[in-house]
Amino acid sequence: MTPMKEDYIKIIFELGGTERKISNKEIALGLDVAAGSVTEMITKLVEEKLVIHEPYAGITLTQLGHQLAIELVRKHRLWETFLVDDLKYEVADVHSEAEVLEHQTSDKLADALYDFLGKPKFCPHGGVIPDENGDYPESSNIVLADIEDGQEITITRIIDNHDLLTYLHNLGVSANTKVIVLRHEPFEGPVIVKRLADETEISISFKAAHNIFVQ
Amino acid sequence: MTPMKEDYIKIIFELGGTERKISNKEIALGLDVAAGSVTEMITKLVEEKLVIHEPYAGITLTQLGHQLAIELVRKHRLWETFLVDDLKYEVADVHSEAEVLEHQTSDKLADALYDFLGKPKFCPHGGVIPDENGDYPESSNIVLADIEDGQEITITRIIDNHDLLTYLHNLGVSANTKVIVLRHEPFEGPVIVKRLADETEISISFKAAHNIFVQ
DNA sequence: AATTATTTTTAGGTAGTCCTAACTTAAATA
DNA sequence: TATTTAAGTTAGGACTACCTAAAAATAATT
Ligand SMILES: [Mn+2]
Ligand SMILES: [Mn+2]
Ligand SMILES: [Mn+2]
Ligand SMILES: [Mn+2]
Repeated sequence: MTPMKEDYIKIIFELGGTERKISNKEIALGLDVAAGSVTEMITKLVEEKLVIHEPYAGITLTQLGHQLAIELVRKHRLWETFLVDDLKYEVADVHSEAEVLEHQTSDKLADALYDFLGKPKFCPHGGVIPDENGDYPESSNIVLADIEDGQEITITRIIDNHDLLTYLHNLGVSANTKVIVLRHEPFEGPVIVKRLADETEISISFKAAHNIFVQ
Repeated sequence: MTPMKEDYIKIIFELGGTERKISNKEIALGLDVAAGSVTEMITKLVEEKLVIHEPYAGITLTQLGHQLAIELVRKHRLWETFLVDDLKYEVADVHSEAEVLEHQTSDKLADALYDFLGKPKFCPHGGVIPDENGDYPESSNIVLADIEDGQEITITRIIDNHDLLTYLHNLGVSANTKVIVLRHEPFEGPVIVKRLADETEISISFKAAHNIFVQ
């Protein structure tokens, strides 16, 4: 196993590769590599029984691949939690550090971190952290953009992207923020919400509202 | 820069490559690679102005190489400190984790760790941790084996080797332990010391006594 | 249905790090 | 000094993960 192979497995998982076929192109875009490189790597991952590949149709994770992905996501999110909770990082800055540390994290180290952090359930942007056994509850995949006007909801998770997190940080929006959806402006305009804590109205771009998960 | 290049620089430093010429063989033994691989890598490090190589004579670090080595040692020892102080690792078990984490540690992360740990001066086996500027005090290089009988000394540092640290842990000897040297047995026999804390006599092998630094 | 566009695969190369085996240089011994 | 042994370098090759460009397959459009 190598860091790059692990990142391939992880992105297939994050793109939904346990339930649907992921295309070569999605992986190439996600990892910023050439399509030919994806085909080549997928061939190796097939040999290692981590993915199933139907040529020209798509790629899915095997049980083994799924398990590996869960372990990686766990390590990634444990590091993010440590960086924010203990090292005073900004939420927007932790992803890139975690992206490399995750590959150098033994199971023993992950478990020790998990205990040290107090067995956290969520990473700083709301992602679920699997437990020692890789078990994790399903998290909401309802997106802010799809909530009807007037509904009161809690933001549970934000897609882990630096620019997005910085944008939302500046708006004062993060995981656990409670808001009422006031209206959706037309032509892919922003979603206007009111933060319950201080009654402030906030305008969240159409694109951002598709990357914010709510309950 | 790659992890392997960094490990080459680090071992040259640890072997004393700022003051004397290090041989190809020492590096090959230290990193467990073939002599030919060392020559090849050294050629690249010369191009990058990290080392100076006199063919058949030896290898030394440049100023730049020295600086890089210090940064690596600092990151390595900060991780070791974190693992022991916060994650409850055994001293003997931290080296291998630190050996890989050090290469994935940004300067920002190192500084954040340093602050979190309370600006520690020593790693768990007594190595000096350079500060934010790479400054560090000279540490003793007097070895237990060379202390005369009757002298009272403090163990300051132990060479970072798993087997050695385990051996000494079982004997109840670690950095900061104070002892009186009682005698040196002949024919490369053990050094017999008395631990001041509990008046226990301890027999430390000839080889181990050459890997324990004292003040 | 034919054409065009997109996606995927295949083929051929590069760069980094390692290896073994052969050769060269230096050091030790006789 | 001659010979042997040890250490270091060079040569040739393997393996991984990437690339670009060409070819093949599939999907979309006219
Ligand atoms: Mn992340
Ligand atoms: Mn990663
Ligand atoms: Mn160490
Ligand atoms: Mn290392």
